Amino acid sequence: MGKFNRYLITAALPYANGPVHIGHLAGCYIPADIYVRYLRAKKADVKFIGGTDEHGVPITIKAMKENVSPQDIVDKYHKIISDSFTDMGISFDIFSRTTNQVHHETAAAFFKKMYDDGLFEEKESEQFYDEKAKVFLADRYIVGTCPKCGNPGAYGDQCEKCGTSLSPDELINPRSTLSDATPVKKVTKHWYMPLQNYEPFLKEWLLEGHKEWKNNVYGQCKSWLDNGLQSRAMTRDSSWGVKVPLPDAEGKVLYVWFDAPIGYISATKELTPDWADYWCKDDTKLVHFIGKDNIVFHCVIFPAMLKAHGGFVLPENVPANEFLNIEGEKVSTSRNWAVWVHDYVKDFPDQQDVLRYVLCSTAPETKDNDFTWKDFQQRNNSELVDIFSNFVHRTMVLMHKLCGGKVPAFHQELKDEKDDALLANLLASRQKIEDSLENFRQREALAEVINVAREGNKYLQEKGPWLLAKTPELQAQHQKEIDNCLHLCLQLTANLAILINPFLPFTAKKICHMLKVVDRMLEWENAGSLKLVSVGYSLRPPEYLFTKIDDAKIKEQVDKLHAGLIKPTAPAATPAAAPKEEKAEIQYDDFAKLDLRVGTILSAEKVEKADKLLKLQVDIGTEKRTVVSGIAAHFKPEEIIGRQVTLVANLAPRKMRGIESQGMILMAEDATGKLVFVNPDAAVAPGSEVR
RNA sequence: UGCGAGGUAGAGCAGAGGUAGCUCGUCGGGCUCAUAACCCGAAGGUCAGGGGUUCGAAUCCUCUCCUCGCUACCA
Repeated sequence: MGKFNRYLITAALPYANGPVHIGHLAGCYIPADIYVRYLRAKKADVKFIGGTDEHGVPITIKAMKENVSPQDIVDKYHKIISDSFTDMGISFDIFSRTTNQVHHETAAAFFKKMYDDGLFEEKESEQFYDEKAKVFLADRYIVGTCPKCGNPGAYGDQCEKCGTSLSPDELINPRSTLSDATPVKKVTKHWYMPLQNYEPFLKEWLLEGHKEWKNNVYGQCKSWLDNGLQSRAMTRDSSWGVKVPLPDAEGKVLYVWFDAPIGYISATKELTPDWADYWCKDDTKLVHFIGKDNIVFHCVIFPAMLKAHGGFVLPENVPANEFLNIEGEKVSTSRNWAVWVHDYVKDFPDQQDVLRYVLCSTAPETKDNDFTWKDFQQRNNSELVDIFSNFVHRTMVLMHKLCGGKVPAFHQELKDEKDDALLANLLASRQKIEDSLENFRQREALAEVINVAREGNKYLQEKGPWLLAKTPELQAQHQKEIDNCLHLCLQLTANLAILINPFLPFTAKKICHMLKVVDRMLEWENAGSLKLVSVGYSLRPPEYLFTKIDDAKIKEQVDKLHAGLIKPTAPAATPAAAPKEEKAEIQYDDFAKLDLRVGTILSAEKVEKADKLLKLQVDIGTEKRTVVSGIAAHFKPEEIIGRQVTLVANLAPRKMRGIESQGMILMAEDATGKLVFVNPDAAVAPGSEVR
């Protein structure tokens, strides 16, 4: 670790227009957390910085569409995101937000210093403008007919049907996605950063100085620098963001990619008055954890900004991960093809470490990887349960059975080569784990920890203390050998807690509890010690660190994933309702008025001229009902045929779009606005009553 | 389109000139303190594909295919 006396670790600021999913965790937050926990265990001076990125056009547009303020949007998602991280044990020293006062001041001052130093170019250009919504439009927010293939839904930057990249000028019949207005061109002024001026510096610092960076990161940066940089606008026309701190800049804000990385600095300021030690002293090691989509901003643009401003350290490494797919398909938030962290925490309570384990061992360190629930189950059952947890458990059980529940003594005179080998292997593993962690090969490091448990199992097996205790006479004769074996197994268990701690902190704590040791034992310097638990100390009864996950639980998750999928043809989901107030108390008689029946969907079709409505035929045993249901945004007609649903059968008929709806289907809606059917747990006869 | 990264057993990875290996899974056997660990054995790969260099190529050169990212206004 050598020349660095303190560490500043950042994890990409998630954009506050949606919750976080497991791809975010695998790509960025878990790797960062593992690294940070390792450094803390080494008693390094380290600060772990995070927060939400809350500016930018997509948030204003989401707000406009949901008819709320941008602040409402970011408040809502900051909370959801922040809770998800807390629940998963992502141990930020601060989790801030870019709408904070400190950040606005810091970002504005950063810009102003660069402005005063004459580092910006002022340029005027023509941009498309929506006169109805009174906003400038990014290419993406202009749609029209593709000149190549005639697709009427082509975007201003690209036609997704034929793949042609376009400019808004080429679109036939262009309109704004925000208001349907025809965009007009309007002149606007912005401040540009001439990145080309920093090319020599970047080439030397990065291409010459950081050849050790990961292939994917280095190659991408080299490509940018080889192709030459250009001036890039650092401001935007918007009312939402950090105001440009200049007199003639009404309606201008800092470009989010300018302000967001400065958020790391602001958050550090907020965290500690010593923030400048971490940002300005050469003996600080700054490491940015990000996903691969962010490489250029963290490796080229932000370092150029830091250099331009002056006085800041530059990142020492940017170990960007690739992407995690889910069940063979890219994560898509708009199609809801994702495993949301807040859902996982609810569905798998107290099993954060299982997800941490799986996401680390299948982390996309060198290429995109695939997350499957089957793999999740298998890794839990055969690695965490069978190897890791089982070693700890059998050690504890045997200690209670054969050593009276106390840590047995170690009798030096009986030490053999197997005992020596166990220690030698432990020390070698510790070294390997350190090397791997310091070089950002976390999969390898974690596999080595499991390997230590495997060695433990092997050792226990070879010693076979249970064989030495077949009869009371035998046991009395061999008690010292039994003691030695279990003494070492217990010390190894304590070592496992230390080694697994950066990866699975909840598990490390559980082991400490069982062994009745304090959390300070987890300090890294204790790894390899055989004096972690004291002889004669009585320990707690064994408990399972992990338990098997059965097929049904896995199927549930796979079904949930598919059920939640929104087909691309469907319009975006309706805005999520705020958690509803509890309704007033009712009497049983009120409830008894409802006639709830289980039915089976026989057919389903879209209702003409209605985005959200499906017309369903539902078999409720005695008759077939026509029901109009507002679920078209969530389900394709063909995928719900044959499903069982719960129907309010005695609701007064009502006409919608000219069709009489004879009942209502019960749906559950979560915080993100996603709908799922309320179903019987197992299939029952159509018409069964629900009480 | 251009550029970058990647493509090795069912899954996750290692190997960077000497004839393919590790972990998990699968199958068979032994053993059993334990949520079936550990031991022994087996099956499973034209190393994305074609061409070339070489005594010898997963590895070097070349072309092609596939996946993902970037391509500067999608945060």
